[in-house]
Amino acid sequence: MATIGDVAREAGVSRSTVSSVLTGRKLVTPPTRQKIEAAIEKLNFSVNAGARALATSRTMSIGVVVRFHEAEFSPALATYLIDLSDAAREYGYSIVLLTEADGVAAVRRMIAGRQVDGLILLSLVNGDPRLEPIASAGFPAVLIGMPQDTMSIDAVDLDFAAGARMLVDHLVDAGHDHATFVQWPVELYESGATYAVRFADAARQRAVDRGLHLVEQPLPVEPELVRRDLAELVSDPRKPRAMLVHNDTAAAMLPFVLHERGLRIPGDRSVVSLHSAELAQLFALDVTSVASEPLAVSQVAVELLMRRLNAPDASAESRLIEPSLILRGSVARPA
Amino acid sequence: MATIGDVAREAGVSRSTVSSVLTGRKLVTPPTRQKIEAAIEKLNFSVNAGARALATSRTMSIGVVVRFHEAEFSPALATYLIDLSDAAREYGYSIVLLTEADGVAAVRRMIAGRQVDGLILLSLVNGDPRLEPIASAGFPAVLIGMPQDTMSIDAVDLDFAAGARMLVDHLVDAGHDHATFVQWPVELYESGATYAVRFADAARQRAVDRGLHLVEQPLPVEPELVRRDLAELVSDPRKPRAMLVHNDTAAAMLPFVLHERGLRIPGDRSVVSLHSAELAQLFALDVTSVASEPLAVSQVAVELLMRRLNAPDASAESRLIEPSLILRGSVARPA
DNA sequence: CTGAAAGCGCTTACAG
DNA sequence: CTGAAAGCGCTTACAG
Repeated sequence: MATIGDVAREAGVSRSTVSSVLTGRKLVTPPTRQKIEAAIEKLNFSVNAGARALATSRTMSIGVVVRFHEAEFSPALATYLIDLSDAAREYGYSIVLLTEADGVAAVRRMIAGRQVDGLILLSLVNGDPRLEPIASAGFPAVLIGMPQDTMSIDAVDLDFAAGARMLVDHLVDAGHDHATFVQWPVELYESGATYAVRFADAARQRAVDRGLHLVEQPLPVEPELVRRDLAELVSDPRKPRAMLVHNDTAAAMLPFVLHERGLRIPGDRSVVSLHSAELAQLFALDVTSVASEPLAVSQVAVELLMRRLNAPDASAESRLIEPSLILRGSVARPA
Repeated sequence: MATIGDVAREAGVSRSTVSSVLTGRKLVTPPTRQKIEAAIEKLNFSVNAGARALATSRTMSIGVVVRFHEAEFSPALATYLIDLSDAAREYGYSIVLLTEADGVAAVRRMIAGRQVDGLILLSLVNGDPRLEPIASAGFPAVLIGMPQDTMSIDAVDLDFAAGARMLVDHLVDAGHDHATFVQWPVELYESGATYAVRFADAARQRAVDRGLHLVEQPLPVEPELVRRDLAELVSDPRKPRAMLVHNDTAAAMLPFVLHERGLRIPGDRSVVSLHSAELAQLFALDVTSVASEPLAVSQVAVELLMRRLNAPDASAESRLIEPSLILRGSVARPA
């Protein structure tokens, strides 16, 4: 409740001098500074964010636009939110959650009302309608996800294509020439979820290049059906011994399903996967996989936004985070 | 970028008249109102949140203080954040994420700086250090969780004690006189996580009252060890046939572990559980269980905070959400 | 190095 | 019903 005026009075200086030590934009003699700092401490003063925002026309907050896909694995979301918040705080920014169903409306509102200095968008799809208002207003924003057309908006994501290639290579290098590609529900690909599409496209291409025959197996949305389909899949002796998994629910269930049937990894099935870090930790998934790096992605997203805020006219940057392959011995040479 | 002055000029009225239609606190004649609304539309005007906050000393935002326990299941967190954000938006409020490791510091900062109108705290433990600064400042806040001592702060949570009693009753009513109580890691109880403690205390008490012998089985934090312990548990013929589960990782793994051993629910094991809604959905858990109601809890939390903001001196309210038992036929009479 | 003054974009009594 | 004026708590040129 104390204001800058109270602090100034307590310290026996003017309000602008207090402001100088607050912003750090002007040099203040050490004794004066100390008096002011003591007064701040004594009055338990903290600057009023709204007033500062009004004076500087910077809100020091970032809007994070979340939106839901039925078919998506949401636990990863919590991780991104926390990591973004932590990264933003490093720069003195806080995160405002924008969760309304109509993400486009939220984006428009933020741009018109300047309630945030910039936006970070999650759950991107190709042709995402949220991009247009951002692009045409030139509003500072960063995409987490890599749509085919970023409309000159900064973007960052894990390099899902590189990840797919690593996993394909790993299977091929071990001598496999057939593999089941366990996929997300078709709805996710149809929605244009960028990570799913990029992974799948790269996996197919690499498989062709390396002579791996890929049997595509999209899975249903409903978990109980996922389980059923996986069970059928591993029970069918005509199916390949190698499995390339890009589907979090399937990744979590597969070890159980295999174990149920008395099948061992890697003795009976060679498995590689790309799944969310959150899931991996929760279920101690121990297959060779590409790490999803939510922290790195979040940090780069915030960095890119900070750069944009300081240089509104810089040319757009798209950054792919190099994935790394975590070897866990889940791939064996085919018999 | 348009200001209230631009709108006033465009509409040919004064700024205060524009403000009147913006706030809705004064009657404006329909023709004037329409002129103003047209101008707002034309200029794509939206009120500057910071300026309004400064003038009204209301920020229209709520801080949500999240903190992490190693042993906790975080997917539920995303659900709460989304549900809180949606509920807050109904009242025109937005959610600011406060994730720093030192929750107490975050709370103090918010109280001193008035960056938010109120706080909602998640992941509460008994003796939570975040309560003291709130209580002594009389700052509007709501706890999601029910510590033994709420320090006269409004609080809401699922009635975990009632949930535990329902589950115990359900086993007893089916004729069971022994049950394994599959628990969270001991660390969680030791940290004082209020939901874990309340559930366990009530389960024990009800078991005594109804003559159910409860064999307590706390599980490790690490998922792979959880799986190992569960496997041992269900393989041991001396263990009870009935299982009362309060541990999300275990709830997710148990069906697989049982299936692995050729054990059926409810033929071989009767299972009841209280686990997060998020988990239930993700893994299609189909055991009789108490629903965790994150949406209801979030909505009441926001309601309580709104009430508090409008009546700062009202006496504190603690609200328990009545749980409901979802019957899924996972309990049979013992042979 | 420090201070007086203007201004950021709103709202809210208070006159008219 | 409408408008002029003051004020919310800051920051920032600009003087001194």
